[in-house]
Formats: sequence, structure tokens, C-alpha cells
Amino acid sequence: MAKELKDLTKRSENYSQWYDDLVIKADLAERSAVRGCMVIKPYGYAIWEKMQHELDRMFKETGHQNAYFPLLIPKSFLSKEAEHVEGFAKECAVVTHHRLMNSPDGNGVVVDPESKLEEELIIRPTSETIIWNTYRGWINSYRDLPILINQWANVMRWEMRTRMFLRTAEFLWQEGHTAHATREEALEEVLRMLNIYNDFAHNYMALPVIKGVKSPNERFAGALDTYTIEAMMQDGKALQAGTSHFLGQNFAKAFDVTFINKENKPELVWATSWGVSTRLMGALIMSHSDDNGLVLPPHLAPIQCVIVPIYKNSEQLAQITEHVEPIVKELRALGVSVKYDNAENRRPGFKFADYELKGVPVRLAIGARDIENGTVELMRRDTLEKQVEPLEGIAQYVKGLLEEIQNNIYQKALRRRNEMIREVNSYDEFKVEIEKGGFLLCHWDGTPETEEKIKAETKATIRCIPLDGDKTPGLCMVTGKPSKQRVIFARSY
RNA sequence: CGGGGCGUAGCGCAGUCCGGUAGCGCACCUGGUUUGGGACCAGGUGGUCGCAGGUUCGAAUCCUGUCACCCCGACCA
Repeated sequence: MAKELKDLTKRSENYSQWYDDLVIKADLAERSAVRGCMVIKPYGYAIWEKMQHELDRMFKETGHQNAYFPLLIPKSFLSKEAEHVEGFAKECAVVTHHRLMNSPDGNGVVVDPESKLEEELIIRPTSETIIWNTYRGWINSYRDLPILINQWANVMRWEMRTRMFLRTAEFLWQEGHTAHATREEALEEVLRMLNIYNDFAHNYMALPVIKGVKSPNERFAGALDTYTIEAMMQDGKALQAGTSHFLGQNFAKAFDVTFINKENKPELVWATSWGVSTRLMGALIMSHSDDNGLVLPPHLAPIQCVIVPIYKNSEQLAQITEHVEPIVKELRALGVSVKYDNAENRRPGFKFADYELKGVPVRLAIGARDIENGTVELMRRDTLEKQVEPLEGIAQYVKGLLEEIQNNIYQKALRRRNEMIREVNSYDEFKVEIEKGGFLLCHWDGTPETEEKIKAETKATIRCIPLDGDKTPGLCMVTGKPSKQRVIFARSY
């Protein structure tokens, strides 16, 4: 084990490989036997649960409720919205039969041809269709609106290439699906949820993101507008961290969902959908990790503080435990999640390295020397700095330090991200700069043709048209045509 | 679907050119010494060498076929 951990050494030229190793060695997930899927391990899942918990709270505080819709979607549902089917058709897993039988040649089992389904079922790649098919029955009058529902679920997209957390064939997410009486109300909802994602990324993930709207090329299949939060990873590639879609009346039209308004006239319902997924785990890992492993922001760390005893014999361990137990109690009373690792089959050095790899924000080490001096050795994961603190009042100190670490990790990520943003004014300069990674702020004439040309020639896409910041018009760097404002280009995951 | 690689112990690999007893490191088990940054010593368990044919006295190794997986593209709300 020791040597295996050492292999997670300095970040290699191949950042993706380093990332995969980190995910596996930090005990977050492993590759599964199923193509393009992964097994999320307990430690990784604990982080996801914390994310879920905080997001769920924010959703409920804004009037949303949770519900659950089926995993399987009749094929015909998917085809009702033309753009939607075009966007997803190429990556759907399809259920065609419902029974197996013993193979006639005696080798295992085969699909029973007799069990062929009359209509194939799609494993949901997203749930707009089945949900809007259901909403039709729920909505009659303006009094039934709005409907503000969220679902925590798994979805499946048969991607050609996968990468743990960032793009797996099956992933966990939440998808909100809301129905409104007016365009204005729906648009308000779209921005409300975008802001929730932004706040969550900032306050919990310590992840700076840019709010913006997608170009038509990058829009969700079936949406009129897609809003996004875009993050920048340490290797200079962008990551779409969450989206909020204004669906207009497209799905209401496709699924015939109308309501009777106050004037007793039928009207199509306005829709939004929004979601974040386990991809956020990938964002978390890629944004903060260093060469010693994961760095978790305290607000999401399953273990916020670990205590490692250092002892020569069982009497010493008992003595240390006596001093540690009240501290553990006190920390828990302060709402700090703490682990006292008194396992005897690992030496302290191993534990130190292991908890660093796992990103635990604060480590306390207590030995006989400390008991004598009334001190404790404290190490913070974000700076890797060690300090000696008095045992007295240590719980309160750790509590305060966790907030400082949370803030420091954000500031560090923000600084790094900002250094990767730069303005570029000519296409020649763009081709040079894009190789260095990061966000490039450029003028674009607003046409899909220009965006496609840039993508084909440089692999860069428009990550978003930022909502905040500079709105000065200019001239497109490629065509010289007028541009309303600078947009953000990057290569992305 | 194109281009490249790989398949040998739980994990990481050597052995393949040139056929001849299945190897190494880590992990695991036992005993002992250790324990303030990834312990050490001694002993031990574990393999139909991806699968199917073929050549041969003899195949991880040579031949034919086949199946996985990985990487780079294409694809990716």
C-alpha cells in the first residue's frame, strides 16, 4: 500500500491520468465491470450526500418539492419534441425484451425472443418527456400552477467516451422540472435556480463559476435558452458545472399541456428544467487537489477533522484516548464531524499520508510529548502547514479554522481561475492562446457558422455569454462583423 | 467508426524476439521487533498466462481466429 500511495506523486504531463489515479486512490470511486460506469465508494458517496443535502435544502427553501418518475420511458415519448429527440437519440440505452431463457445449446441464458416488447422503452437520459406527459393530467387551470418539482435520480447516456465523475454512462443527478402560467415567471425561475447553483458552488464547493447563457450550438436539445455556470479546472480546461433551461412552451406543445387562464381561455404552459450531477464531484476534485491528493472544502468534507494518536504502547494509547475523548465530544457538540483514528494496524505516518490523500481539512496529532506540554500538533490540509496549539480550547479553535480554510480554498481557486482569464482580440492570437488553456474573452459575431469554424479549427467552444461584467460591443475576431459583447471561449471536458 | 496500445496472482508489471519447471514488487496471512511523516526482518498463501483452434515430444512464447479493456480522434443537454 505504502508504495502504491507514493505512486501518486507529482502531477504528470497527463492530467487526466493523474485525475483518474486520484479518484481511485483517494477511495472515491472505481471503474465498474459495466461499460462506462463507475462504482461510487462510501467515502465518495458521503461527499455526494453532503452536496445533495445542501442543494435539497436550498430547493425546498425556494418552494420546491421532491417527487419521483419512472426510469423507463416509452420510445414514442422521446420523439414528440423534434429537437429533443435529435439531441438524445444517439446515446440512448433501449429495453427491447422483458425475459431471459435457458440457452437451447445449454450455455447460459439468452433473450427469449417471445418476450419482445411491443414498444421499446428508453432508459431515461433526462426526464422532460415522461414528466410533461404526466403534467398534462395534473394541470387544468391557472390555479394548478406553478408546479415546482425536483427529482433525485440516476440517468443513462451511452457516451462514446467516459471519464470518472465527469462523464459516466450512468450518473446521479437532480433534475428540476417546473411549470408556469407565464413566460416571465418561468424566466424568473430559470435565473433563480442558476443563482442557487452559483451560490452552492461558491459557498459549499469553494468553486468560482461564471454565470452565463449558452450559444445556440451548445443549447439543451429542446430549450429556447440554456443558462450555465462554467468552471475552470487547474489544467486549463473548462467544465460545465450546472445548467438551467428555459424551455418556453416546447414541451407543453409536444405533450399538449394547457391550462385555462383567468379569462377562461386555454393557454400553453411555460416550462423550465435545471440540473446538476455527480459531475460536480469531478469539478471539486479537479479544482482543488494538489500533489498530495484531494483537498476538500470543509463544508463538504465527510470528515472535517481527524485525530491521530501517537503512542509506543497500550498504556500510552489509553492515556491519550482519555485526553482525546472530551475533545471529540466538544467538536461534535460544535457540529464538527470528527474521526479519532486509534486503529493499531497502521502507523501514524501512514495515517497522515492517507488522510491527506483523502483531503481531510484538519488533522490533530497527539502523543506523549503533547500530553506533557498540554499541546496538540495541528496540520491544515489547504496549506499543509503544521502548528502546535494548546490542548485547552482546541475544539473552538478548529471550528473557527474550518471556516478560514473554506474561505482560503475559495480564494485560492478564484485567484487561479482569474489568472486563466484573458482578453484576446485577433484570431491569430486566439490560436496561440487557446493552446495555453483557460478562458478567452473574445468578440464573436453571434452566428453558429463562426462558432463551428472556431471549434473545427481550434477545438474551442463558446462556454457561455457571461451575464455579468463588461458589455462593451466590438468586432468579431474572425469575421470582423459587429459583436454585442465579449463571450467566453475555452476547451472543455 | 478510424489510429495506437494492452490482456500473465487482488493491484502494478517482467518473461514473448530465440518454445523447455510461472517470475518480481505491492497487498494478504503467521511470528517477532517497531510506532512524532507512507516500518523492518523471517516465513507463508495465492495463477487453467483473455478465449477457441492449430503447429510441436513440449506453447505464456510460434500461427489463425475471436473477445475484452485502455489511450488519441470522431461524439458529448
